Amino acid sequence: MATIVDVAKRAGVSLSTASDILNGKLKGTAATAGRVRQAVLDLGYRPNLLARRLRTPKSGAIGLVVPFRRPIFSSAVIADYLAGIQAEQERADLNLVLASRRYEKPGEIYGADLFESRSVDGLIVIATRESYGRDVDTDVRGLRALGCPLVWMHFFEGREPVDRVTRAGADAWHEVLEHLAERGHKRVGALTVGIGLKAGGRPNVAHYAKRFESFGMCTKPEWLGAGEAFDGGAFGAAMEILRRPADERPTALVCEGDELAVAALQAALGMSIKVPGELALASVTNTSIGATAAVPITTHGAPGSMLGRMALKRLAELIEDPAQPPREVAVPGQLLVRAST
Amino acid sequence: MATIVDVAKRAGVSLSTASDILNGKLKGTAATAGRVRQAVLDLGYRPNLLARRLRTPKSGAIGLVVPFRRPIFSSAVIADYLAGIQAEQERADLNLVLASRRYEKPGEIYGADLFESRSVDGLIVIATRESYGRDVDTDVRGLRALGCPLVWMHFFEGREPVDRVTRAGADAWHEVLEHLAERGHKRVGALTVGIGLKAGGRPNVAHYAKRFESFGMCTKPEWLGAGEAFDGGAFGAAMEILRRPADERPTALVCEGDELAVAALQAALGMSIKVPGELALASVTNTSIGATAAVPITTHGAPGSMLGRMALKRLAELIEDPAQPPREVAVPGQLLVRAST
DNA sequence: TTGAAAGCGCTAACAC
DNA sequence: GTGTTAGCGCTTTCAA
Repeated sequence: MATIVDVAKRAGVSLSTASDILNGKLKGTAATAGRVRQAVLDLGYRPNLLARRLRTPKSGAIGLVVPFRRPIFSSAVIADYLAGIQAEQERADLNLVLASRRYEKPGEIYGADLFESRSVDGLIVIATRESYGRDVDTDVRGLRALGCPLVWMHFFEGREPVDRVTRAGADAWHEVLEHLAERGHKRVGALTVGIGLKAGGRPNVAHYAKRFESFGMCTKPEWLGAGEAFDGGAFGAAMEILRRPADERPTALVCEGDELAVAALQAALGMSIKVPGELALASVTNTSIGATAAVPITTHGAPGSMLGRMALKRLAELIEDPAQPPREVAVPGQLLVRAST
Repeated sequence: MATIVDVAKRAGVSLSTASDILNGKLKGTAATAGRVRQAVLDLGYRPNLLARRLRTPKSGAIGLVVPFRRPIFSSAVIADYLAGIQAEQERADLNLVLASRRYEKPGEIYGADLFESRSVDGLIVIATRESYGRDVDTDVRGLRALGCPLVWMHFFEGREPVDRVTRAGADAWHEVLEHLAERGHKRVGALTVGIGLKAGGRPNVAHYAKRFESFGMCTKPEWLGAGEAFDGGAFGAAMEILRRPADERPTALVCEGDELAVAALQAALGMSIKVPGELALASVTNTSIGATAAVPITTHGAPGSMLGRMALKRLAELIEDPAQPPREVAVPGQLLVRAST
């Protein structure tokens, strides 16, 4: 394989001239620059990034830690983030290294091995509810002690300050409910994944009733369901809610995310319940699959891919200047009214 | 950051001794070995993989190219492969680098940049029908010319010999149909993603009729549907098939993969059609989501995660010894009878 | 077993 | 603008 020495030799210039010209530090005369570039072409020279990075100690890659016990890639939410990360990564010319480990042994810190071995310059951790109960503060502190630039996404229940990317505003529920109220809905149910719910537990009616009250809406225990999209749980929960006669079921269902809304949509369509005619469906957290559903879902907030982009952007900043204090990047979003309401 | 020089100094041994002991090339006396290991602990030394790999020119990473226009990660099939790749990667202690590029510009070869810049030692390409129409032979030849170890997965329509991982036997259809025949089914429909179907085109009835015939089964144009799982197309197609009265619809539906079968299942359940009582559902290609469906799906073949494992294993072999002639690794599988039939 | 020294391919000083 | 030289941190001869 050709090295930069070969290129320099062939172009009849010195090593450093070739290097500088190829890295844009030197324009050279049109003639020499041309000769160098021609030599690159002739020899099929490609810089050895390993060597380059040994010298300028950056790996040019960022690590991705996704603590997921089931296949990482089967969640639409994560898929959205990744799509954004990938898009931005392409722009920033950074490689993406997937953590292979689970970091579940005692004392193991998310992604620390990747950073310590200089395989990556920084980390994005996309924590899911699989990390529920983990002492993530230890991870954050451990990574900071190593000087590892870190951006945290999604689920975070620690106390340690850390760079995060979130959706702006805590009022997604507010805006969605307001929208449903405007559409005249009074009887509203909800579908949630039920983080923190005890196994087989039910959503807290009082909690929802209170939320709905100020919009002149009511709910009932049997209008509240919990389940995951990936294993059909949410679909079943929606069936439970909807299988009552029309006058005993809600006229609108607020779902924690588009995945759940799509599950509810399929349940409704299957039972020949018209959406939005007989049932309005809204999601509180935007995911790309809501847009391509049989009936596009009204949802709220910036797309997940945007959060992914911002995360990578912020990480690039931190790699550039690691001294910055932790900051939360809140990505603004808004109500997206679509056909389902 | 501590280097191996620091470790050697602290342990009071020479550089090469430290290196050899840490790499297991030298056992040393128990005392020296212990001092070296203690020094590593004291200093928190971690080898700089960049430097190591500059010397022993292996990156220790493999590249993953997934030519997917929509988010890579939204396919259950791909998710399965990746789960297997990840599992094996963990064992093999290889990093996984995700290709950031799309390789869609003319002349671009899948993953070539990653290999040429020594970012990875080899490539796994998971081609999907998004690469339909691409001249993949050019990719295969180009990569071979570079000496890049390559394992191809999933969709391949080239002529060039290449290392591949596939499911063994072309008789998944045969075994599934045989099973349905044993169960007494005569009227059978099918659900396909319709690769190569013209937009809006319909599956070829004659094709299916011929296949079914030898098992004493019949089909009809209106029992055949095509659509994707991710955008609800398959769900809609299943609804179309199933909304007829019981005596005008098939008693069994063979689906191209578990994703489609799950879509059909949801359609059926939604219409209060009992599975398997009134409708048997079988898939021809095993995907993990079939096992966790509301009614677990009868399916065929090795799990996708197994294919992923084998791909990484084979790639590791090729990296070890790149001179081997291309070989197809066919992973044996069998009929998995579950509740849906 | 150990130590000294070479060099992987590159970039960055610092002379010319 | 150009050429020379010194390393980045590691592994690997090769001689002691």
